Amino acid sequence: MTQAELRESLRNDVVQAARDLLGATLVYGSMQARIVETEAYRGEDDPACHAYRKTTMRNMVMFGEPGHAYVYLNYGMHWMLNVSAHEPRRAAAVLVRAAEPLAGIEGMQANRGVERLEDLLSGPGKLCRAFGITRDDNGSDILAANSPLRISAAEESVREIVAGPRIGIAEGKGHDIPWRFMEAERMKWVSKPRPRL
DNA sequence: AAAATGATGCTCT
DNA sequence: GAGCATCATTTTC
Repeated sequence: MTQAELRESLRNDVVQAARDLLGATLVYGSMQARIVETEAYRGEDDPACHAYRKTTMRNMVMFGEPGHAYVYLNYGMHWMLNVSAHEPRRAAAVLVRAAEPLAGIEGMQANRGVERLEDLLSGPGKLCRAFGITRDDNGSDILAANSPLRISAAEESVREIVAGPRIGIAEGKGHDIPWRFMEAERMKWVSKPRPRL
C-alpha cells in the first residue's frame, strides 16, 4: 500500500483504516516500530468513542482532518496515540495499541526503563512512553514527510489479521464489538488482554 | 496463573 | 465528584 492509498483509507471508514494501519511503520526521530495492534473507535454509533456525543476541547482533533494525531492522557498517567480516520463531517480514530521495535531501540529502553523487547511497546501507554509521545504531539499531521511523528504505509499488505473485542471497554458500551485488530504472524508483540469481570 | 491493588490527573456533568 | 481506551507490583489460589 502506498502512502497515498493509506491517506485515502483514512478518509473512509475507521474500521478498514484500523486494518490498513497494521504493518505500517511508526517513526519518531530515530525510533521506528512496526504497528501490530490497533482498535477502531467510531463516533456515529460507538458509545466507547470519545466523539460519540459532541465535540469538546479534548476530542476536537477527531472531528478534524483525517490522518492527524489525537493524543490524550488516560488514568492520569498514560498517553494514548490515535490517528483520526473518517468521512467528511464525521469523527473517528484508530488507537495504536502495540508495535514491534525496529530502530532506535536503546532510546526506547531508556524512556521505558525496561530492557526486554517484548515489554517495550506491547500496550498503548507503553508505546507512548517509549517514543516520548505527549500532548505536544496532539494534532500533528501524521502523514506529512517532515512531521517529527509520522506513519509510513506498509509496503506489503499483512497476510492474516486476527480480530477480537476491544480492551478495557465497560459493559454496555460496545465491549464485545470486534474492532481490535492484530497481525497474526506477530502476536508476540501484542498487548495482553485484560482480565474480565 | 490469575486476580486485586495502588498510582495518578484530566475531562466532562 | 465520578469515571476513565493502563501498568507494574503484590497477593492469592
